[in-house]
Amino acid sequence: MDDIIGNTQNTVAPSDQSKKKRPRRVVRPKPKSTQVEKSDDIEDINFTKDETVEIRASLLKWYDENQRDLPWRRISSKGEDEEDNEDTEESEKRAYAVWVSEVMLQQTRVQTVIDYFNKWMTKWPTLSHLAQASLEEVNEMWAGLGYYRRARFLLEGAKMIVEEGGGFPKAVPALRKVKGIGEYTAGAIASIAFKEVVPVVDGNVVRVIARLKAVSTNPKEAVAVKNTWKLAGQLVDLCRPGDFNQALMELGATVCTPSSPSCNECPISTKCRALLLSRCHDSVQVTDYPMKIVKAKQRSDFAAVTVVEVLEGPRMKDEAHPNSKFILVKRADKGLLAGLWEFPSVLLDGEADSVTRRDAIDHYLKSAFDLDPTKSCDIISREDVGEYVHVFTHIRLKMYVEWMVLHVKCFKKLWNKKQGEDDINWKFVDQQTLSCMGLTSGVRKKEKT
DNA sequence: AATACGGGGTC
DNA sequence: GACCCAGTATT
Repeated sequence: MDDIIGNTQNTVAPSDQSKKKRPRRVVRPKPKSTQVEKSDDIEDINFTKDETVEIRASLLKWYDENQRDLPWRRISSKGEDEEDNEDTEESEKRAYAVWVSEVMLQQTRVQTVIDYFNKWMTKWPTLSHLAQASLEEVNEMWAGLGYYRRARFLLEGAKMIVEEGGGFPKAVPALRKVKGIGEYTAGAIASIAFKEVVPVVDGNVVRVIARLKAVSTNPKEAVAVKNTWKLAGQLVDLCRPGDFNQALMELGATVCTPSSPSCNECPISTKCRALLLSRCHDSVQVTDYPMKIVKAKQRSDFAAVTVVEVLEGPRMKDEAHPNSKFILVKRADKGLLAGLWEFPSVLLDGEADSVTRRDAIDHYLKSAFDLDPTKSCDIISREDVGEYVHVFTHIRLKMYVEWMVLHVKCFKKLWNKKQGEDDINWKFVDQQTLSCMGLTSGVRKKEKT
């Protein structure tokens, strides 16, 4: 059982490439120097058996001594190495915790996830608890974490697994069937929770492997991705796949970092080709790997936002209005920030002056709330409070914010309308409630009174 | 193969 | 301000 590394490609002959049709050795951007020898056909890159053995041992040893104490690592059982006598319930609980943590960790830093994970697990300690939650609850819990689709998938997945009654999926193909579980997350759950010998490839692994092998091609390209998975599959430890995978990622997160790696602290630096090259050539740096990717420029959006503060009682002159309420509107359940609550807002065509913005807002309030701010229907005040820029991955959103204070009798019809109906996509909330909905939090900060 | 999808740390 | 993160689904 010495080498189940699963491939014999270490000795692949150069001529082997000819069987692949893909146009290859096309121009590919290289970092700076061209006189450095490169492993330039990524499909031919492999770890030798010796490298594999040493990397596994060094990395696991390093991990045993240096791993961070993270909440989802505490769930995993200690002494159940004695085979499968662990009861199903315990195993399911661990898988659930790993699942939640892995989904939260998608594109999200460990530090950010910790608090959310603890809160989540307190509220929904097991799969069946989660399966009984509502989307509304789940969204609220997720507020501020980003990529809200993840929360919805988690909920839908929990319902699905519980309904099917077959227990938690254990193998990668079964896990992949669950919405929101992709190749990475499937590998993580299978290896960490169920000890399946499968690799994982995330941003950390891409970087570590690109450096180990000094791969200078675009890591996003399909061929490169495929090869990184292959290499990760060669490395993964057969006895402790979950620990090994976490070790590789943790190395990338704490030692082999994007911009200033601590190579002197790296347990596998002697196996690192990027480091070797950087020592031989002044023109090469470890951080040249992996190749930098140019990102698409984000588009610019503009929105007019209005904070509508509603007073029930008489206005108290120059005082805070502790009993006032605010209108919140629910976004569409598809697309950006799906199903989340925000202040009434309208998308604009572009930059807009104050008049144009108010026109847009007026029109919106009229159609959505049958409220006409142009008639002086007890509007107590209305003022521009500033401009805000919120940056998403792909959008730069400029918000023009105005603040409107008006009396409840401005829209009696709405006030009297029964809340809690399903089709309702807006609500009044008080100041307290407002503090738990994240997101357009930038706007909410304005309210300091 | 490219794009949609958040938010926050870090340099 | 740019980069990038324990990615996935959709186009």
